[in-house]
Amino acid sequence: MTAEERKHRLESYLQEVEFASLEDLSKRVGASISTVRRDLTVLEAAGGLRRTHGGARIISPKSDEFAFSARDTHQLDQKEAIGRACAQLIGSNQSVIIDAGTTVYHVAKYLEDKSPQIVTNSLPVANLYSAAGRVELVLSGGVIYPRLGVLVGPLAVEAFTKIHADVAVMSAGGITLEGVTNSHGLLIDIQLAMMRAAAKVIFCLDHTKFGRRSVSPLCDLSRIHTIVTDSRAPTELVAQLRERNIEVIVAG
Amino acid sequence: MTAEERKHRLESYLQEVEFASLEDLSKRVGASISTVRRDLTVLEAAGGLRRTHGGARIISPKSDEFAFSARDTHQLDQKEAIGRACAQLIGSNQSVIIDAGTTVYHVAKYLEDKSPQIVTNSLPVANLYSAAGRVELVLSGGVIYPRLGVLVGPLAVEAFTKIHADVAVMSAGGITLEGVTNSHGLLIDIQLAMMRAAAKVIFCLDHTKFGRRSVSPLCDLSRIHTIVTDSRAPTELVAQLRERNIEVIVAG
DNA sequence: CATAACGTGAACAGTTTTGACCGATTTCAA
DNA sequence: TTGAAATCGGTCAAAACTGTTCACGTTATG
Repeated sequence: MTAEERKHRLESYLQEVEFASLEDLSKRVGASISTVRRDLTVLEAAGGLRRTHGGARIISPKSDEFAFSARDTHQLDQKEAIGRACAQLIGSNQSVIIDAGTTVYHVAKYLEDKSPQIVTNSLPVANLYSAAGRVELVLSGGVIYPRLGVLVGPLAVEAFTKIHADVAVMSAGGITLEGVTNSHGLLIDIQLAMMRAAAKVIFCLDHTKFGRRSVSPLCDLSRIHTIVTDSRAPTELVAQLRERNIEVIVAG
Repeated sequence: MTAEERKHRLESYLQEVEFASLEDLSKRVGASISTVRRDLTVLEAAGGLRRTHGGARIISPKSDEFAFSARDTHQLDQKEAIGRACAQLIGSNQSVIIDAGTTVYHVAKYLEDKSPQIVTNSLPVANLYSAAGRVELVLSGGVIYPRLGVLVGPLAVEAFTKIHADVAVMSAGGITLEGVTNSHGLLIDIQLAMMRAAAKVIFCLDHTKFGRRSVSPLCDLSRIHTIVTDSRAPTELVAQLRERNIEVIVAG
């Protein structure tokens, strides 16, 4: 194996796992720790990754883990299911607004086949398709809210007031019969603009969001066309939502 | 087997495997290491592949001249030097516009200590600081231009017309006494807006850009305050630029 | 047929890369 | 805070690799 190939492998392995120890990497490419250390120094200088004590971390991972890794990964299956189910609601060549959030991120993953036009303020979603070709992706401007990778601020709001889309795929912190709430006040204005810009509004909410109320009110139920959730959502609240003419899809 | 046929087989084999060692290639075509080495030298000159220590790598279409690749170690030392030197020109807490491009990406890496406010249309730069905290980062909106990770289009232009910054750190495809040129027409409008928005305009240009002319004219020399380049820049052109009251910094 | 031109493989001296070692530094837990 | 363990960068000899040179056989050319 050539040095070049080894570096390439190191980087793509790190792309997969986000973080790896020196020993791990060394075994992976069949070279000594010293060599791996040297390679990492070069690769870090090149920019794609950052060295840490005992290993290295990728800078812009294309994996789900981005900034969300700290949050609950045990509901991953449900979020995946929601993602798949929601993606089915979207037709080919439609324009889709994608909110920032872990759940809707999983929707974005399943949209490639539809060759959609995506508009988003989520950096992880943007990274998902920044290299590929089939998806046309518009990123709103804004200030990066650290760790979440969300673009916020007036620039972001403005971007969504100027456009029109077929569907908005939204996330939120909680839903009750009184309406939808979210945790970050900063996001409210942006989300309202997203919903105004879209002909159809879909909320992706896993079961933990049902009956919960976050700090900032976002909108009442009349604005919502469809909700996609997982099989553990409380049946009573689901039924009540359906009574109010909201299509509720339970993924499983 | 003729020499011509051998070269062809080398190239197509590399097309398959991306990387290969000299020994590997030599066995593959049934010629000595020396011969393969000579063949590779010729093929490299013809383009299409790149020799590396101990073997060769094909130039994948993905990493063509304009594609942004963090693992692009081509002229890395010089770009690093330029990055460091340019970062020194920027004071603490200044607002900095950062263009999209591999060279200026390396400037961004060295700005963290200055706790600057960065405004950029480059996705890789944004990813660099999306997790950290010390840098306030504003991303312009726009359509993602695939491969490069640049945000383009009216949304991007507009973002830069509304702001004001202390410095703009720019890149380009070529520079002559007649002015600066760039390869993508799409970028011109954005770059012009960036330069208008900034009190000081710095261009980061490695030596390969000197005397070269790309397709689209960007601006003439009067708009430029400072140029940062590497030690291999042609001295004559550097002197001529200085005569025109442009500060030229040679990093090394 | 003689000879020059060329491609090939091997040998060689210089350079780069590699793996191991070591003292200094950082991290982690007590 | 302190001490042990892990990890770091720097150094060095060995190994691998590089470009160059040279001898040898093959192929054009007068």
